[in-house]
Amino acid sequence: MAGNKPTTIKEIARKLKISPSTVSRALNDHPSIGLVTTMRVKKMAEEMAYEPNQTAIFFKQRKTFTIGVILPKLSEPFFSEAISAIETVAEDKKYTVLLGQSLDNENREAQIIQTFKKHRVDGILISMGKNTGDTDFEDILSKTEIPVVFFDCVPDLDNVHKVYSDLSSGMVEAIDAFVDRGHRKIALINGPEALLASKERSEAFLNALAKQGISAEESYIVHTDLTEQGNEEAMEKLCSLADRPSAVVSFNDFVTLDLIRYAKQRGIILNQDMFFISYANYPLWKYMDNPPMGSIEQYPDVQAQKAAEILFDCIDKKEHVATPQHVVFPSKLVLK
Amino acid sequence: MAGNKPTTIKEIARKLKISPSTVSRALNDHPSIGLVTTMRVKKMAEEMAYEPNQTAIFFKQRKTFTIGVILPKLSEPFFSEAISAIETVAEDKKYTVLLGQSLDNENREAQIIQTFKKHRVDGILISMGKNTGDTDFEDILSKTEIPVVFFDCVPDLDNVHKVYSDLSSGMVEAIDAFVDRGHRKIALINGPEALLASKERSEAFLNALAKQGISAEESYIVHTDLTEQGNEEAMEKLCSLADRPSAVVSFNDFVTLDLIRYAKQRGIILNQDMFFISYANYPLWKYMDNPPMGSIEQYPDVQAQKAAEILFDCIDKKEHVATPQHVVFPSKLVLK
DNA sequence: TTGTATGCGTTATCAA
DNA sequence: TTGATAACGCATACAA
Repeated sequence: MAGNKPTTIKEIARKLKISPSTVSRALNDHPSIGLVTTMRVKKMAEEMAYEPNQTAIFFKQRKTFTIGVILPKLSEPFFSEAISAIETVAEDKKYTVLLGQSLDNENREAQIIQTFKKHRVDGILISMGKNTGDTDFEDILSKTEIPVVFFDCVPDLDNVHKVYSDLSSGMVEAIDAFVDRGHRKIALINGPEALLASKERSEAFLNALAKQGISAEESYIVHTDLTEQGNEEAMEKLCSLADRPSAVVSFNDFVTLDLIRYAKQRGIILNQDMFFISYANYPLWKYMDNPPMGSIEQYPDVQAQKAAEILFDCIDKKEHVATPQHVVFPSKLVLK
Repeated sequence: MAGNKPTTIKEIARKLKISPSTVSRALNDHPSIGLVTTMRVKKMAEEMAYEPNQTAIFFKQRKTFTIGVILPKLSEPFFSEAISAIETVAEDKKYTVLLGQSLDNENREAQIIQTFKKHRVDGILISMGKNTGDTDFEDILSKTEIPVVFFDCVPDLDNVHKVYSDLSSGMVEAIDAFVDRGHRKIALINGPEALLASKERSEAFLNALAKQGISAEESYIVHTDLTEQGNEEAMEKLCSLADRPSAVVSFNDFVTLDLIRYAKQRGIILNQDMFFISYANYPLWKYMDNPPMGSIEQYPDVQAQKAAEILFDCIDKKEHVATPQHVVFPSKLVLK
């Protein structure tokens, strides 16, 4: 339970009756130090359970070997997949991840960034909260030298690194799949209007419909605040239309879960009266007896990994990251 | 994209033509510094976008305001719930979370602990990997002064702080529920034998059966390595028995998902030919048309939060943590 | 091959 | 009320 203060280089030096600098060099395999001394030092360090003090090393190297990761909510599958991938990349790079969840709260987000700055992280990965404006980061970014890479929920700015999913490719596949099966009355249950992700879905939806020569019905586009109640209300709106849609693209699988439940309550039979495709492709559908028609995979792990790699390229001052990197992964429809 | 090096106290001092110590004191609202000076300093600090250097502060305070959290895998719902709760507690305490995932690999686990030591975290929370022995941590713990709290997957040691779920209460409820519905042929699909969690399940299973006056059938206890294949093999064993069980308690919900799928393949009808209860109570069942009979909730968020609170009590040197804390949360059957 | 001296940013102690 | 100085642990330029 108890224990002693961490061993320092000085203590090792005193014990060995040599100078601290020799110990330091020996521990770092400096070529100028004799093999014998090096061995003696390493042995003693081992015995005394020496662990280098990273916070002290920072002074010299100007590096903490940490990156900060800011995510809206860790318990969401998308983000837990993402952080899992990021941590793996970081660990392989001998970096440690500092974690912060914004809970979609701008103040909390700003607070976390400040904390990360205090800790002098070598870089920051951010998936923006749903309420954060594009410009909220501009002064934060301009005043700092810390490399930042956005992913998934990214700002609509050109002068930043960002990695995100192209929602439109999956949307085209979804609409095509619906039309192939004879659907013409296709609706969109979108997220909050303020969200960039929602705007993109709207645009993609309209474009995909246009590509099929279907004119968009305004009442077929509804919004949800992503709460259970909001999801049900959105579904309610569609169901109470005189000309009810037969196919729905929804914001994500979680929304769809609620939609399906609500549909069942109203006596609407899934994959018969109404068909669903949503974004996310969470691994839960394969266990359901009657899953929705499909889901659009956005590859959180691939996105996150790529974002982490770009961040490390920034940290390592790789040539190509002098210009802002914009990496887009096409989303992909997976039929169930 | 670019930017300057972080502002230091010295720079503020130079600009204001006062001494660094005055700046330091002003920024920390030291009572001896005049109001005017304090205001001037704070204004300048603001202008120059000063952020205190935590790594430097560490020298004086012997604190990094960080805790390390080691989990097997972040993408597992149990652990993503846990880390979410931990991060929330930490953030409220003005602490930052350093993250490491062991991927159930002992070496990786040891590596992460070493890294955390280098970073001089103020405390460590661990949920042990499935392959880690109880004694593997003993020397690590004895050589350090860093407070450590185990949770969920904890070692069978008395002299450590630990928070875990009592599997037996939920098991008793499960067996009782089965027996109430007329089941006598009850099986257990357990995890790897080496796992403490498995031993506990075995014991709880046998005790709960005994409480109902049912003698345990040896062939009704099988093991899986928790892979999809292992799960199917375990189910296969039970299904090929002459006297097939009608009720199964399984290691966790993920295992049960595979069991149900396999059962369907073999033409076994869920909740008719065979009934399932497992541990975890993941939020996916409520969306299934035909969910298993029940699931045993283990409250990952509550466990994790309690573990975090104990850790902070240790860090704050609260009286009661002088003796090892063992907190047990009863698990609870939730019928579907 | 090894030792000495210095500085990283901050704060506590002592002095003014 | 403020300033000068030392110290935290380590790495390195310079000296020996």
